[in-house]
Amino acid sequence: MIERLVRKLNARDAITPEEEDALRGLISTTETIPAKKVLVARREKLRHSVILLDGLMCRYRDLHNGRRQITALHLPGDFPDLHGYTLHYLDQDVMALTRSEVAFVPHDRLDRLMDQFPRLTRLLWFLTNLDAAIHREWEVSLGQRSGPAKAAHLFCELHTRFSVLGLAEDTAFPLPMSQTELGECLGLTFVHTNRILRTLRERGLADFRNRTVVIRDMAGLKALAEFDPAYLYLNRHAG
Amino acid sequence: MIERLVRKLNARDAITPEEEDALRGLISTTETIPAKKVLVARREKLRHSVILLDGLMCRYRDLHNGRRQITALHLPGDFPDLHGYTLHYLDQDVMALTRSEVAFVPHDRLDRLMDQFPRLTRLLWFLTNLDAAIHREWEVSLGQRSGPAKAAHLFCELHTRFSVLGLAEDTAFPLPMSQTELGECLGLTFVHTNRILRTLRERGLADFRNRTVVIRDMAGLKALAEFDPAYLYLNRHAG
DNA sequence: CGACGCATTGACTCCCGTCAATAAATGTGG
DNA sequence: CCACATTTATTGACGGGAGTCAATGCGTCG
Repeated sequence: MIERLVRKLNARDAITPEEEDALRGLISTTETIPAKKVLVARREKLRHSVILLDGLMCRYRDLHNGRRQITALHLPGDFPDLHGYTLHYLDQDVMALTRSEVAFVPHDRLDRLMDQFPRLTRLLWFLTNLDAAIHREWEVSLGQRSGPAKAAHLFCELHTRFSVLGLAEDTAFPLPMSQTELGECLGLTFVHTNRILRTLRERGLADFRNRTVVIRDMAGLKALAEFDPAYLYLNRHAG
Repeated sequence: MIERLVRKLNARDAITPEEEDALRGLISTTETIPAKKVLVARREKLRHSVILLDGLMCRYRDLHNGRRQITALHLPGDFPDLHGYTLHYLDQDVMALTRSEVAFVPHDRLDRLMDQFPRLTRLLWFLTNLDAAIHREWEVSLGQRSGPAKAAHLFCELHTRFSVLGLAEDTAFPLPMSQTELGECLGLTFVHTNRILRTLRERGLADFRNRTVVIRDMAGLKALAEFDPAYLYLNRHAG
C-alpha cells in the first residue's frame, strides 16, 4: 500500500519498522479516481489529506484568459495536499492526470502522530519542504531557462524522481500526459511545446512519444538543463 | 524582537502568551547583515535557522549564463530558511537585499519545541507551507502572466504582506531594491522591467520610484494582476 | 463511419532579450 | 564641498523566441 511512500522516504532517511507501521496506520480508506477528475478543489475546507498510491496527479491554477499553470506534478508515493493539514484549505486545485489510486489520511490521525512520533512528524514536514524545493526549481525554470532547457530540466527531474521509486528504466520513464499539459507545466503553449520537443528530438537529446520519455543523451540533456539534483535531497549520507 | 513574527502569526491564528515566550526562547543571538551579503549559502550544512527582524532578504539561484532568478522575498517577521531545519541544507542562497537584522534559532531548540509545543510546531510547519504557497503563486506569475501583470501581482502581494506587519500605508509601501532585482523576481531583464514600470505608470496603476511603490489605482492593479489573496492565508476566521 | 481529442506544421505578429548610448543618482575620497 | 567613479535608470534599434490563427493529419472510441 505505502511501499512507494516508504521508498521515497527511505531515499532520504532511514525509516524504522515502527514508523512504517505508524504511516500505514494513517490511512483510513482508499479510492480510485478517474482521469481529469479534480480530487481537491481550491478553497475547499479539508479534514484529510491524500497519498497518491498509483497514477499521476497535478496541482494547477486556471487564469481568466483560459490559460493554466501546472505548479506541481505528483508521482506515486507523493502526498499532494499534505500542506492542507496546516493550511486547512488549498490555494490550488489537485487533479488526477490519469486514473489514480489514492489513500485518505484524516487530519486527526496526523494530530495523534504529532504527539507520538516527533521524528516522523519531522519527516512529513520534510516532505512538504521537499515539495517547496521543487516549486523553487520550477520558478527558476519558468523564469530563466530557455524553452528547450525547461523541457530538458523537467525530464531530468522526473527521471530522477521515477528512478527513486523504481519506476524508471535507465533511459526512459512513463509520462502519461498530453503536450498541452506538458506545456502547462513549462509555461508554454502546446504549439510551442510541440516545436521544442521536435528540437530535443532533432538534437538527439530526448524523445517524448506514446506517453513515454526516452532519453537519448543523458549528459547532453543534463547540460542543456543545467540539472543539479541537490534540490531533490537524495543525498541520504551527505546531507 | 519578535513582534513582526508574532504579528504575522496572529494574522493567521491566535498566539498565546506562553507560545510567544516559547518563540522568544528560540533565539540565541542576533546580528546585523550588510546589504548584498549572502547569509546562507546553498549546500552549506545548517545547525540553525534565521528570523528576519528588520530589512529585506531574498532567496535566489544563479544560472551559468549570468542570469539570476529570485524565488522568494522576505520581509521582517519571515523565517527565510526555516525549511533548512528539516532539509539540513538549502537548495538556494539566502541574501540580504538591504542591511538587515536577523536572529539565529539553533535547530536543537526547535527539537525541544517539537516535544513541548505541538501546536506551535504546527504553526512553524504552517509558515513553511505558506512560503510554498507563495512559491506556487510565483510559478503562476512566471509561467502565465503578462509582463505588466507580473509586476502588478508582485506589488499587490507585497502591499498585502507589508500591511499585515503594519509596514505599509494605504497605497504605498517601501521596496528597497533595484529594477534589476525586481526583474530577477519577475523573470525579466532589467531593460524590459523598466519598460513595464513605465506602462504601469502611464496607465495610472502604480509608480515604483525612490525605492517606494505607490499604488495609484488599487482596483485596476488587482484586476490586471488577477490578484486573489487566498494563497496568503489571511482569513483567520474563514479557513 | 463520424466525432473527438491530440499532434504537427506554416504564416504572421509581438513581446521580450540584446546591444548600445546616455542620463541620473549615489557613493567615495581628497 | 567638489571631483570622480560606480551604480542605477532610461530610451532606441534590432533580432529572435514564443503566442496566435489556421489547416491538416492521425489515432481512438462510440
